[in-house]
Amino acid sequence: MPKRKVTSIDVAREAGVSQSAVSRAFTPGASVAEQTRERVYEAAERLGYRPNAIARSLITNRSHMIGMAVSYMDNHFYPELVQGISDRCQMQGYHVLLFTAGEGDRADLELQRALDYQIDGLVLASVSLSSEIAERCHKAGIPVVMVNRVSSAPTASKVVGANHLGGRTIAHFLAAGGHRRIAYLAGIAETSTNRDRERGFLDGLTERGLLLHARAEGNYDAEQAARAAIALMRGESAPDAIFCANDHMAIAVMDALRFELGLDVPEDVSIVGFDDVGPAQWPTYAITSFSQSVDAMIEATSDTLFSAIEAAVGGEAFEAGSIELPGALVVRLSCWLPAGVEYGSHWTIDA
Amino acid sequence: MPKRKVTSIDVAREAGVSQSAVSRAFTPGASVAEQTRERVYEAAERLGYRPNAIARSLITNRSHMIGMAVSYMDNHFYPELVQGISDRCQMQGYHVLLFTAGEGDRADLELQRALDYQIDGLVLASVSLSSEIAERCHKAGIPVVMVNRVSSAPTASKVVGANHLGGRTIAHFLAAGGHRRIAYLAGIAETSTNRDRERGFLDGLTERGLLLHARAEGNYDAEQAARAAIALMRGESAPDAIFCANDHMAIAVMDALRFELGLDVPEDVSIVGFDDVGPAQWPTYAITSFSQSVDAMIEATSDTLFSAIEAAVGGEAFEAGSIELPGALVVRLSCWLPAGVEYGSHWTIDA
DNA sequence: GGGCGGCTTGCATTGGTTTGCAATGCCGTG
DNA sequence: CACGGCATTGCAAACCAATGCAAGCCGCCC
Repeated sequence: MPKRKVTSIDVAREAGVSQSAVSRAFTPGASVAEQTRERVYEAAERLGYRPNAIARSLITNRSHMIGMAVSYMDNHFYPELVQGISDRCQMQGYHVLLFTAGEGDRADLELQRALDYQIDGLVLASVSLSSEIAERCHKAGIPVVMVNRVSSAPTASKVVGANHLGGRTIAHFLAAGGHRRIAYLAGIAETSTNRDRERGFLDGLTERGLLLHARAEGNYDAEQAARAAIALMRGESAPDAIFCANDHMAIAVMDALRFELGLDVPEDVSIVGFDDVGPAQWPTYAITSFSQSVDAMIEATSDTLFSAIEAAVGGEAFEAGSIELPGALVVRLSCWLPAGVEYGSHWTIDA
Repeated sequence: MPKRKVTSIDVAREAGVSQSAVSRAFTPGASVAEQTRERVYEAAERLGYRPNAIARSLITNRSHMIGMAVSYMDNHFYPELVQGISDRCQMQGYHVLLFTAGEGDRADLELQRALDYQIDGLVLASVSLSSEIAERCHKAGIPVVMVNRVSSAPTASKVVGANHLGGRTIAHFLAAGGHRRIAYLAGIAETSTNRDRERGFLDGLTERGLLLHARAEGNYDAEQAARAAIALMRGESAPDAIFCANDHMAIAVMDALRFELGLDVPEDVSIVGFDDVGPAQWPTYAITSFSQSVDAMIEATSDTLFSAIEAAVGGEAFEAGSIELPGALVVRLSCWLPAGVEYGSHWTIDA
C-alpha cells in the first residue's frame, strides 16, 4: 500500500535522459530542447510524477509559502482578508500557511514555528508582533507585512485603513446630524486600530466644540460590547449616539438595544460602526460605517509583500513602507442624518 | 543584509559537538546526554538557530502540513471550520496549508499543487474531489477527509451532518406547525448536502401526507436566493413556509422578504434554515435551523485525519470511514410553532 | 583483571531536487 | 576544412537534517 514515491530519477530512466534534464523540463525558462521536454512530460505522466516542492525549496531557498497569522475569525473582516490574500498568493504561485494565533505567548510560539517552515513572507492580520520575532524575521530576510492592526516594529511594513480620519469623520458626521451626547465604545485598548480611531474621534469632537459624553469598553468582543452598551443606555444620562469601534460590536450592540432594551435605532440612539463588513450592509442593520475596502487592503498587502519578496530575493534590503488606505463614511439608516444627506451616499468632512 | 542561514553544523561547531548531536538534541526522544543537550541549546540560542522544517521533512517524509481546501468563505460556516481545524492541527504540531479553490478545473489544479508540497493529509471543506485527484492521494498514501459536502470517492473519509434526518425533521416540524403550502429553496443541485437535505425533506413531507408546494433554486448564493424567494412569494399561490437549504440563504431571504416585499416573518411566511451559523442565532433573525455542531465536525474531522495519518505512517492501510454527526432542530422565532413548543428548545420527530 | 552491557557519540549516507561547469554536437562562416 | 559560437545535455556538488552503524566510554560483576 505505501507506494514508493516516484522521483525525478525514475522519470529520467523512463524517458532515457539524465535526472537534470527532468529537473530542467519542469523548470520554466530552463534550457531544454522542446523535444526532450515532451519526452520527459510523457514519461512523468505515465509514472504519475510531480516535482517535490519540499526538495525544491531546500535547494532554492524559496518555499513559495507565505505565513499568515490571524487571530479571530469571528469578525467577518478576517475571513474575507484571508481568502483574498490566499487567492492573490495562489495567482503568484504562492500558498498560505495558516497560523491561527491568539494573543500573547502562544502567538509568539506559533510565529516561531512559521519561521521554521522557511516561509518567504509573513502577513500578520491583526496579530501583534513581539519585537523578538520581528528581529528574527528581519535577520532571516523575511518580509513582514502587518495589516489592519500594527505595532511599532520598525522593520515591518504596514497596511492600515484611515483610522484617524475615519474616527474624525464620524465625529463630524454625528455632530452634523444633531447629536450632542456622543459615546464611544472602545475596542481592545492597546490596539493601533482602537487608538487611532479613538483619537480621530476625539479630535473631531473637539473641532466641533463637543466633549465625549461617555466611554465604555467592548474589547472588540460581541458579548462585552452588548453588555457595555446596555449599561450605557441604562445609565444616568443615556447617549444619543454610540460610535462602536468596529462593525462586529456595532451589530451586537444593535441587537442588544433592540431586543433586550426594546429601543429603536436610530430613533432612540444612533449607532455608527467601522469596517463596513458584509452584515453591516444587510438591510436589517444598515449600519452607517466607515468603510475600509477589504479589497484595497488585500491588494495593498499582497503588492507590498510581493515586491518585498522580490527585493529580498534580489538581495536588496527592502524598505519597510507604510500604507494608509483611503476610506469613506457610508451613510445608512442607523443614525440621524444631517439635512440633505441620503441613504447610501458617502459623507466627507468638507461636504 | 541577506545573512547566511545558521545550520546545525554551525551550532555543532559552536557547541563543540557533531552535527548529529545537534540533530538529536532537537529530536524529542533521541539518545542524547542531558548535558550535551543543554550545551547545544545554549549554542543554538547564541546563534539564533532553529531547525529547518523543510530539510527535516525531506528526510523524514513527513511535512507536518495539512492541506485544506475551502471554496467560499462568505458562508460563515467555513471560517469557523477553518479556524477550528487549524487550531486542532496546531495542537498536534501540524499546520494548515490553505487552498482557496473555487469549483472546477482551477480547484483540481490547486489540489495538485497541494500534493506537491508533500502534505501529510488533506481536508476538503465542501470542495468536490475529482476522482483523478482522489486516486493520486490514495496512491501517495495521503489520507483525505471530506467534510460537510462529500462525493462518492471510495478512498476518502467523510464527515457529514445529519442532512437527510435534518430535512425530514424540518418537514415534520413545519407540518406540525400547521403549514400546508411548503416550499423548498434548493442549494447547488449536485452537492451532497443539497441532495440529502432535499430527499429527507421530501420523505418527511410524504410521511405527513403532504406534497411539496413549490421549489426554487438558490444555489447557496445570497443574491440568487433572495431573488428566488421574492419570485416565490409573488407567485400565484405563495407558500406559507420556505425551507432554505442553508442559513446563508435563509438570512438573505428574510432580509429580502422583510425589506423588499414588506412581509413579516413568520406571520406571512415561515422560514427555516440549516447549519445554525452564528448570524442565524442573532435575535434579529432568530432562525429555526437544523444545527450541525461545527465543533463536532471539527473534532470528527481532525480525529479521523490524525488517526488516518497515524495509520499511514505505520504503513497500514487506513479504512476510509464515514461519519454522520447527530444534529438537532433548534426552534426559534422564524416560523409558526406547533402547540407547546418553546423558543430555544430542540425539536425531534418523536416529540 | 577481563569481559560484558548500556548509554552516548561521531561518521557517513540518505532524501529529491537545482545548478555551475564542462562536454557534446551541430551549424555557419571564413 | 577548421574553427567559433550556440544550444543542449550530463556530471557532480550542493542544500540541511535524520539515522543506521560502529566505536568509544564507563561501570559492574565474576
